Amino acid sequence: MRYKIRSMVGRGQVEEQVKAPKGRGRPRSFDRATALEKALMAFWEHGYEATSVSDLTRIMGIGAPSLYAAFGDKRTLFEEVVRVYADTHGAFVGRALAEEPTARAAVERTLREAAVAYTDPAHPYGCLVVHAATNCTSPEIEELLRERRNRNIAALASRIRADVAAGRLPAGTDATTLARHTGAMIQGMSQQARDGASREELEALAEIATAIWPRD
Amino acid sequence: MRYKIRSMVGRGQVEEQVKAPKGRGRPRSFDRATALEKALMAFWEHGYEATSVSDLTRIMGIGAPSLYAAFGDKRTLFEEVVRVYADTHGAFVGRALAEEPTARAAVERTLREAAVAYTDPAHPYGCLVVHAATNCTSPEIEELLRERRNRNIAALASRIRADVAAGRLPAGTDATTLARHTGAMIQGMSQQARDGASREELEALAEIATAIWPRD
DNA sequence: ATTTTTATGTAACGACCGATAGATAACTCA
DNA sequence: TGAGTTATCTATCGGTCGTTACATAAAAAT
Repeated sequence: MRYKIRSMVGRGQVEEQVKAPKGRGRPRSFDRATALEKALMAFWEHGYEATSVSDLTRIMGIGAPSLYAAFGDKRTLFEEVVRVYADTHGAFVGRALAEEPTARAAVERTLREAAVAYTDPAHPYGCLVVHAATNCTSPEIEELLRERRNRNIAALASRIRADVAAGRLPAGTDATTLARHTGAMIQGMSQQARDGASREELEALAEIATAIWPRD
Repeated sequence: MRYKIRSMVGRGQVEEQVKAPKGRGRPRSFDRATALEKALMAFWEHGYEATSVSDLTRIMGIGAPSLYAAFGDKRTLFEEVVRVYADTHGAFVGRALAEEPTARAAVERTLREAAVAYTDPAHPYGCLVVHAATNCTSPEIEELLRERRNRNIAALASRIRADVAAGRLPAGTDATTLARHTGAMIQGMSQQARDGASREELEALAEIATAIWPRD
């Protein structure tokens, strides 16, 4: 067990580095958060299995023992990467859900922002949670992201149900299907981005996708 | 270079096996088509990279030299698997496109049949072309399926454009986006199936997805 | 019956996988 | 200064990857 350093990124102010908890032995020669971000990019682009430990050590600029000391094994590193991704690059979904007044507005904004995020040339295309653990030798890793995907859809469904209960959507509205449709659109858009679709094309997709919502 | 046996399946009548071209040496001790189908299932379930050659030899019930003699290397085997898949399990898209009178009807039928096919317990869930080559070490394999996906969308787009030209769809219809939307839905449904969605859930998805088509 | 051709089984190849042992370096604390 | 602690470097571990050499087996051709 190894002490946690706050890997908070883009989460309010940066609160200028607690100078590392002044440990006792030889100080780490690399910035942990920076190395973690490099690992994130690698996993994002190539997925869990296709990113080897030697890929990681090369990209992160550290030796294998340093990686294992700082992050545990490959699987633990990946789990941390997924957590960081969800709190940063993948946070726009939860933000829309929390900030928009209606489920419909939240979904529209989510799809619109997904079109931008998934085609941003500053990082790999598409969504890490959607793509980084398909065709995996270890079922636990696959399950890790599958649960995250299904949890997102479930959260969206309950948000929609709340709107139905509040009369903001027609009484007969199928919240589950509507939520699943949004999930499918996000996954489809992510794949399209990986297959070369442009931001404009995904935005057009996002726009017509909301036509399925019940007329109010 | 190795002679081709017609691996046509479900393509009109079966025309009862040409008895194998009566080769000269020791006859093959296994049925090539059967072994190929086993390989197809394995690749379908686990993807290209996560299916090792020793997995394949075990599942196909043959030794490695037999596999290499009959199918070339792993990559060539996969390419043949993809071709067989497209002509059989994945043929329903092209069938709908060829048989239905309008693009809209073709898409509706495609999505409806995808809901059934992607959750059929007789084989792995989802679509091989969508999932079997994500997170791949070799870019060529990824490209192989990516091209197939984009080709399908392009074919659909041109079908839609034909309907627009024939006045079966409004003049301003964005055929490209409509086609891409169908592609995204198929990919999303495939992922949903892999994530545990039921046939009924995917059918509900397919039904509401067609609401985006222009009212005629 | 011998030769030729093709397939099969055994066993191994080099390359890479994830992970670690052991020696050494760089820091804090007494 | 020395003892204790932690990180890094080099080198390597056993395992698996895709692939193939080699000897043998089973058929057709001569």
